[in-house]
Amino acid sequence: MKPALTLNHADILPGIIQPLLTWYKGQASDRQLPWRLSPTPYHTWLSEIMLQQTRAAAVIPYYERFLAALPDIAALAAADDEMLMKLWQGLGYYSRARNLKKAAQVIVAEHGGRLPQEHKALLALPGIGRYTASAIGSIAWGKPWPAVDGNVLRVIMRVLACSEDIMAARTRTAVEKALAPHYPTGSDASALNQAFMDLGATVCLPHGTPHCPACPLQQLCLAHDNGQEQKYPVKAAAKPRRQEDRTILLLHQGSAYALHQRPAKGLLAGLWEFPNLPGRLSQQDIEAWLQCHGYRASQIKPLPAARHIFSHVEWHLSGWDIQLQADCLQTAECPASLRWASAAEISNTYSIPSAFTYYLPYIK
DNA sequence: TATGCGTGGCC
DNA sequence: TGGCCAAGCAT
Repeated sequence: MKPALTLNHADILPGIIQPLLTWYKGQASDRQLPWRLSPTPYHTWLSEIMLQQTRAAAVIPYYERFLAALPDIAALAAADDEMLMKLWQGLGYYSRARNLKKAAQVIVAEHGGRLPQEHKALLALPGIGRYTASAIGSIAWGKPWPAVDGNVLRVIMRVLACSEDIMAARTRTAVEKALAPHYPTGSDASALNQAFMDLGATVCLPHGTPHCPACPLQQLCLAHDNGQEQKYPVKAAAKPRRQEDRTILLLHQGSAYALHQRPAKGLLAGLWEFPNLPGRLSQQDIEAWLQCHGYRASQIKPLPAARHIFSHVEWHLSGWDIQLQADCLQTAECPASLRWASAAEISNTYSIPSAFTYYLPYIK
């Protein structure tokens, strides 16, 4: 195990606090974000969970719709699972939604229905890690806790011209430790954490050229001194994605289409999908599969290929539209896990992940 | 510590 | 087009 990391030039950090706060309180807080309108603990919590690895622009409509359906923690704790996943459909990282409900139940059962204000108690809730606990604490109650996310790491690594790998846990720990002694309390704690976010999102950009002339830290940024903003942050290369072929089946009798619920654990856990098989199946393969399951098709048509990229897997999709003969379902050995749904039910009730939406236009 | 876990935007 | 990236967490 490597020893704890000490950041070089950390003496620069106390000097970045005031410029950031001044910048945030000025024109910087122009960003109209709905969770900033009424930053109750619940609103802050929900927004921070949705914002994990997700851009603010993508979150906004989900946030509005979620709060309209589940306006408080009690409602969330009692939410119907199917509705919960439907509210999250398309946002990704679906365990966030499940953990949100689990945490709400703990909050109701053990904390009197209110989010706990201690860092440790927040951390104990499912889905809340160090970043999120600190973000909630600072924004909701003015706790002096640095919320170190990708934005903060990028800004700090550039200001310090530091080449440590930001994917390494000890780098984040070192940044937290270096910032914590200088953190203000009250509304400035909230403002400072959000200032880092805004600076990272609008000025100290991760790709392309950062907008250094607009940066309140330009004068004291060591990377900028050397014209080397692009060199930072240093980040370990990601592992190449696993490549998989899958064949999607639009299996239907008239307008009733087969849906299958994915396993409770793993990729897209518990969400609904069109039946699909590993590999790139030919029409002969499809016919054999149908016969094996007792289905009789009246028509089999190929559908266009598609590709879907997850963070760690890449699916190369092919598809078939399979019209079953009338009364076929009475005699077929339908897998018990299949549901038969109309286009309206598919769009209104079932949570279908984006990986399958390429084939939705072929549903009639 | 390394890996699994989504999606869409940007260059 | 392909690769990188975003307000991370759980195990």
